[in-house]
Amino acid sequence: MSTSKRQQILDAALLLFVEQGLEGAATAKIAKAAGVATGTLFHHFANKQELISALYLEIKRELADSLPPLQPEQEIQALATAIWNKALGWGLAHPEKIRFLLAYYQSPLLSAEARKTVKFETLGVVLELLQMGQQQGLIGDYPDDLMLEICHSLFMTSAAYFIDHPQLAGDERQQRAALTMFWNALATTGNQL
Amino acid sequence: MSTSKRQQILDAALLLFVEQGLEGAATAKIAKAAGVATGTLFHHFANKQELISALYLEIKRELADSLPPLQPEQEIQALATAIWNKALGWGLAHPEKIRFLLAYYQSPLLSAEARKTVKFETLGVVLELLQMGQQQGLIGDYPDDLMLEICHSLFMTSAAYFIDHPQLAGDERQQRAALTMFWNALATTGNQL
Amino acid sequence: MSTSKRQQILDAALLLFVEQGLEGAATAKIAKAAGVATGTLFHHFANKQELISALYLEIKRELADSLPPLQPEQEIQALATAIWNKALGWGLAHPEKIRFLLAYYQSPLLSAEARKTVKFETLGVVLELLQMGQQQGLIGDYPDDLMLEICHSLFMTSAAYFIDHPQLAGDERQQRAALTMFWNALATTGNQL
Amino acid sequence: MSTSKRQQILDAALLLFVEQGLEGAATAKIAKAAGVATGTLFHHFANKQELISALYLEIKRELADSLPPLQPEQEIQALATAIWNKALGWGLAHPEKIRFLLAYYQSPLLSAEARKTVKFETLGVVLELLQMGQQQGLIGDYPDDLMLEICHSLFMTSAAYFIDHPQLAGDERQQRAALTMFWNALATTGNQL
DNA sequence: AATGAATGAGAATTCATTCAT
DNA sequence: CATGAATGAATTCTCATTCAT
Repeated sequence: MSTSKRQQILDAALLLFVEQGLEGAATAKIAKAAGVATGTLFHHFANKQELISALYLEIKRELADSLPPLQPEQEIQALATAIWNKALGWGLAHPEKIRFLLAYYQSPLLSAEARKTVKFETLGVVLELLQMGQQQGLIGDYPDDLMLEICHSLFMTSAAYFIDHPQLAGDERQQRAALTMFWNALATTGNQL
Repeated sequence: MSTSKRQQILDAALLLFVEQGLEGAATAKIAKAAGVATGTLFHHFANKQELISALYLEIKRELADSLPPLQPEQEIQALATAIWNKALGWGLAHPEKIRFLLAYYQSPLLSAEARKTVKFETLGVVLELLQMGQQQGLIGDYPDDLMLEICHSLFMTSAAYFIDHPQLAGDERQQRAALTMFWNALATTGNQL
Repeated sequence: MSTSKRQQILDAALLLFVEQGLEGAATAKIAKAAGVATGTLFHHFANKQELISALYLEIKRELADSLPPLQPEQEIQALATAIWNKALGWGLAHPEKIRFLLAYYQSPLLSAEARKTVKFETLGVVLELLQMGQQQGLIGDYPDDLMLEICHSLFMTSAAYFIDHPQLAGDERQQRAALTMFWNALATTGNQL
Repeated sequence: MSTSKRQQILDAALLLFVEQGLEGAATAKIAKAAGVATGTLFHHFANKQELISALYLEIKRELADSLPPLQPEQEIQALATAIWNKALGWGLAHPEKIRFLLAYYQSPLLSAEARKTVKFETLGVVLELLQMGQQQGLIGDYPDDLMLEICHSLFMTSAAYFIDHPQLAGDERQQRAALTMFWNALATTGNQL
């Protein structure tokens, strides 16, 4: 029961945060939407900030878990493609979660700690992949941090694009375009300026 | 006097929004910081949303104005480089403005209308450039909308990166890396997947 | 020009007061509706209360002026009928004015002074009539003040009734019913309890 | 506890509304006078309008409950007299309630719904009585709605009159005058115009 | 006389959080 | 664990009125 109520609250919170904003979604509304009493919310989460951070972490963990394990025998490009497709697939299956990440990654209400944890948890695999690629000369010799930020934002932007234009999500050409831009941004085969 | 008070309010609002968040910055605080009465804020902006949107538009307009005019006789790559550098230069000179754009592009407090206007106003030049590039076979044959979204996010991400790590802003290698990834993402010279 | 602006303000105020209430109609809205500047309203009326009282007085004076003069040679009942019909006719021709009187006769925003002045100004003729009628034994021997209050409220109620049901205003039977109840309430021919 | 706080709020609201007007009585003042926190007022009433309407309904219900049941074996005139006296007695015992009804029946702050409910609830008995009287030929053949409006306003006016002149409330002659005018207005024994 | 920007006290309402049951 | 009434500080916005032009 307890776990279920906790989860009901997280589910309701996600929807309300996306629809009405972090501050527009009052704890009382969330509790009501979750079908629990106001006080119950504060049994499971010390305060609203903790609810937000818990939700953020849950989502990022879910995204990380949806990615395929890194199989070192595969080619870098194939691995990158697989990760990209899995991630995008997960995003299209959970549009509210993408919207939530997009909208609140920058928010002052998300604790700096949660932001950090999140970045390395999800992007850990990606970083490994990029470093392998650099050793093989396939990925450009760019600073790690910058590459990670750019991976993150290219993914989020593409996911948001397909969520905003659902009719394009099945369009092979558009999907390939997004993946190509992502790969080319990182790969060494591009121009060196 | 009137224009000056309006501007004082916009200036104060920018700072407070970036420091304390859109909802953390109460209208009363903004007015006080601007050195005007609360009522004055509402004399110039019908409500907080309008203040936010007005600020958003002003900043985007400023960014658009900082870009060099499109000189068709120049090479695409040179033009793109020039635009990128000017834009990034403007961003580093106005870090709060970049932060504001970044943090609130997704906010439900930014009116959908403002978001629209903004996209076409700033990115107009960029779109022209990309289309010229496509005609010359230098820019990949990707959908306009997707390319624009990706330009937008690559620029914002890079700007935020250099703002967050000010010591890197003068680092030639890092600067080149950002520009290279941007150009390769769009150019045809990359891999075709 | 000056008189005209004053009148424009009174006209706009009447409409807004009736539509939005005495406090719902802000002076700024009234000024705007009247096509004058905010400050202008305060040139003509020292403050909002004075505007309200002035409007109240103007309307009551208009109503009083619409009544026929008392011709002593006529029968009481004919005189009463004539006054009732004139008054009701005026009311139906100026429904907003009736509504205004109805809604704000009780308001704490109407100065007690204005209320008093008004009562004696309009009802002066009626009082004379009633006293003549009492001397002739046609009007019941009731206290003056009570009779006046009841005349006032029967008239206002009837006027409001026909304004609320405009399709009944032309119905001879309904009109006669209202007048009959009014006359019987006051006349001696009724039952003595 | 909960019911008691709700009632404390209604009680305080009645007094303040009558003393200071509907808009003069701020919700904060009401809460303070009721000895509860501001938030508590809004816990029980969604907004000020609902508080006003709830108060209005409560009072009218109280008035309706104070009236004697209709005993069909009695004479119409005796029944009418009994109802009138009971109603007036209730009114004199609760002058603030009469003032409240009188002052705000027309207010745009009273929801149209509350106004409707109220009219049929209190006046239901009166309507029955009038219709019985008409069948017996004792009450004039007037339209129901008009009769009800007039009953309502004659009662309110009389009650207000005695409240405004407390020294007259015990005066037998004045009391009889009011009742007589009320009865004659409705009865068939008066003149037919 | 007329204007309308500026004022700032005050209004209604919200909301995270607590706590007695 | 769960409840939901109660809290009161904080927020957005309104509005009568003033005054320099």
